[in-house]
Amino acid sequence: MDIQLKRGVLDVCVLSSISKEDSYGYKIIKDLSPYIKLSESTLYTILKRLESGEMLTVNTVEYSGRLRKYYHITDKGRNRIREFLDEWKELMSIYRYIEKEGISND
Amino acid sequence: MDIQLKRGVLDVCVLSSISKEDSYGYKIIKDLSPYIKLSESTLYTILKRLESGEMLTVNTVEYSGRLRKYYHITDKGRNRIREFLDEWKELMSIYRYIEKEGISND
DNA sequence: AGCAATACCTCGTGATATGATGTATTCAAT
DNA sequence: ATTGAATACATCATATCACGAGGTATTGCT
Repeated sequence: MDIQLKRGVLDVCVLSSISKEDSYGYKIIKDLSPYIKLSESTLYTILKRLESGEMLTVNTVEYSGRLRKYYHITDKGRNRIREFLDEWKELMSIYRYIEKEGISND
Repeated sequence: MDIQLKRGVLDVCVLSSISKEDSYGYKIIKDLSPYIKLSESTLYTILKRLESGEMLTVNTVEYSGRLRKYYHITDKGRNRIREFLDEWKELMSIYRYIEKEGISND
């Protein structure tokens, strides 16, 4: 998928994944992979950003010798998702503008 | 609308506007304004980018003392729109992932 | 022993939306 | 006739951000 198109949804994808169940970096990448690909460098950058934006809280846990940083979504994080769902309506009207007349896609 | 979300659609919005009818900068902003707001600096940057990417051709015309640069879409530009329409399917499945379970939006 | 998988991280680069700023003409209102 | 809004173009510096490249360390299979 086009990088620019990803930019609008990546943060919210990560938040959404965590909102469904507390999760950690490596698992988030696996869980999202059917929907959207993101590299580790991208994900850890996003997690940092969301944490400093108080959308997530962190809880480090040792699991069979390896560290895992479990992330939990906050109310602010949930609001971010709601905002996105609102913006989706605008995006749908933009889509209809682009799709209608001129270019067929079959 | 969120800047990051715009990034994925702005180029295609501009292309789509021009594909409906040959157009020029100032008019494109007006035509798109019901759907998406973009500043002049943004638009002229985009037009330059699309032109150097051979998605548009230009034709400068004098109209009552003022210059107008009319843009015309190329096959490459039309393909870019088709690509977007294809990517939209992926975006829809991402949307459904985000929307389902957890966060209600009422 | 060797290698994939798990699990975290940093840094530099390239792409790009935008505000600020600038130039110049037309046209309506005072 | 002067002022100001609308029309029409442009450049530049800045901030944000996805990603590849590279790094560290443990577990577990062959």
